[in-house]
Amino acid sequence: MQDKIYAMASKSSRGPIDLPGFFADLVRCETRLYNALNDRLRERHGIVTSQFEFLRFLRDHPGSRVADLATEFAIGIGATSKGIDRLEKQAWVIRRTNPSDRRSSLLDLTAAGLQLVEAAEATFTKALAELTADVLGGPSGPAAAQIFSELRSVLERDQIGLPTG
Amino acid sequence: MQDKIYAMASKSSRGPIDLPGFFADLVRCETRLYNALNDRLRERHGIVTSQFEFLRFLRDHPGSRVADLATEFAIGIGATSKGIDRLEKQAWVIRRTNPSDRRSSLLDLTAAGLQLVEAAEATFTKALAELTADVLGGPSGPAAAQIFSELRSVLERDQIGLPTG
DNA sequence: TTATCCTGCATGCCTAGGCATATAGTTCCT
DNA sequence: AGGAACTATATGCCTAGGCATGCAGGATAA
Repeated sequence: MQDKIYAMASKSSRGPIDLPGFFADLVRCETRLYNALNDRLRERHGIVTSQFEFLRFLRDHPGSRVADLATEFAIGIGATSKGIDRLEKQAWVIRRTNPSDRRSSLLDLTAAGLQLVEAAEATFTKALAELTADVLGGPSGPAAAQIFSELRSVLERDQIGLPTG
Repeated sequence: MQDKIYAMASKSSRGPIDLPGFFADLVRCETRLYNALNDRLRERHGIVTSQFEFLRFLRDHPGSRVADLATEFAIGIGATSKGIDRLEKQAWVIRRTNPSDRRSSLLDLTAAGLQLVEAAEATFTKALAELTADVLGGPSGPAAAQIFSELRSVLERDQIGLPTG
């Protein structure tokens, strides 16, 4: 690239935020962090970030259904079902028939899945700290964290951005 | 979902940030916003957000090469080439042979492409404001914007999270 | 009960991106 | 000049997710 373009975005302005610029920065950060975390998790544990997130969710919410995961991650039911297929094929997750509604299954980690997620979490947390701590550990970090927590709550409350399937 | 899980993430704590929790909030917000923006742009202009971002980049950086786009968006060269193929097929973008290096092309918007991106930008900006202004327009908004601008600069400087291809 | 409607999810088809490779064009050395 | 080494990107194959559909199971009402 001949000339960097983030100079404009990093101007410190008063007045209302440049929302499109903020969103662009956000998406670029998310993409790059996700890619970098993928690399580390893949080389050390043979999984990618999305799989880590599934496993972590199931550790923290045992007995969830496919639809619960789909809502949490704002992806389609079909995609979620296929994602669970892949984890089940590796024997990290088991589907057990929901006794109170036999259309659905209750999902749980296996012992191997639990062990994996614990190991992967250490890698994940360490990598994330290395990648972001310098900036996010600064004085404005908590404010940013608070904002995204709130925004997430609002988006979930209003069911914004859920796919069809 | 039986019980919401973001209660934990929205605790206001002192001390260092819960980075994994922050990252999770970030990714959820990004996913949902991206999905919601996709919906609006698709129904009104027949494009999705990634295409809007390509077009906007080309408007703001005429004569870019494929590799420039790939770096900007932290995606692979191949994917970028295919993305440009699709925009070119719609006659929104033209490749003209780079006179100083005939391996590459210089990319530009057509008149139709320019018209499209201007219209789509209005939709995009309006939708983004509707979706986020309540939260991001608050007092902590500028701090958050500043943090992501800085984080982006650092990630780009260190070339974090670029795909292989 | 039983016919009808509703739900949860598994599956098929389609598209987009990652990675590997192929190829044309460029640079460097001699 | 001639060839080795490098570079930009187009292309093929593979995987993951979106959307539509199918079907088993559950809820509802007569």
